[in-house]
This record gives sequence, structure tokens and C-alpha cells, in this order.
Amino acid sequence: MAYWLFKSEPDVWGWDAQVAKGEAGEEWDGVRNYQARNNMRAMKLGDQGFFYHSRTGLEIVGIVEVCAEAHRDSTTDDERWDCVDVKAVRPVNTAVSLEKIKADPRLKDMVLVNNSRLSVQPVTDEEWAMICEMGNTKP
DNA sequence: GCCAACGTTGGC
DNA sequence: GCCAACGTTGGC
Repeated sequence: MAYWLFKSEPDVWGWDAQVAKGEAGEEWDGVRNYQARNNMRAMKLGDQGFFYHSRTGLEIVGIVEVCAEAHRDSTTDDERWDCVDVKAVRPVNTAVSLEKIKADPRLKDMVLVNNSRLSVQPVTDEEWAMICEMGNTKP
């Protein structure tokens, strides 16, 4: 199983909105970046990801799971853009801030730190375990 | 709200 | 195929 990180501005699509969708989940639509799209195409059912609030919040607030593999983004007719569906699994008990992530030298290679513009990113097993610990939640 | 960094577009 | 111009993202 692979791990990922999904970024969203909470004003547009936040953790609460994701939780409200429940088991049905929701398309992670609106991505118009090839790298982010390629990451979504690589996702498998059951892969998990962190849900990160960008611009306002700047912290990891929860864990989501891929509940539909890549398919056409329903918000466009452009066949270039695919997306997955994700559903909320659980919130983290302690939000993990970007500040805390940056402060830990073991997380210096995270995409979140090095390529802040990428909205859908891979996360390594080690990074996953470490952040779950920081968030006081099970991996 | 600003602006640096990055990605995309389009004229040549 | 290069690169200047432009648009967007996201931390600050």
C-alpha cells in the first residue's frame, strides 16, 4: 500500500466537508497539474493519504482513503484530467503543522517541504509513520 | 495582501 | 525547440 498527501484550501474544500461526505467519499477534482494527476493515476484502492490544509491552517488534519481509482474529472471535458475519489478515515488527534514538520530534520526530504506547490504528493512509509506519531494517531 | 517559485502557453 | 510572458499556488 502506498501513502499520499492531499492539499486543499479549507475555505474551498476542508476536512469538515470531507467528513460530511462520509463513506461515499468525493472526487478529488480540480487538479490541473500533470505531476499531481500522475500521482493520482498511480493510486490503488485502499491507499491512504494525509489531508492537509493549505494557505489557512498549514497543518495535517486527517487521514483519507482512496475509494475509487483514477477516472475522468467530472468538472471538465478535457480528457487529460483524471482524479480519484477519497473518503475520510479519521482525524488526527493532534494536528501536525508545517512548522513542526519543517523543524524535524528527518522530514526535510518531504515533498511538502521541498515542493510546496505540488497539491497531490507521495509520502514514504517512514514519513507516514513519523507523522502519525506526531499526530498521536495509529499508522 | 504580497510576492517568490513554479508550470504552462504561445510567438518566433 | 527556445524562452518571454503570463497565470496560479501557497507560505509568509
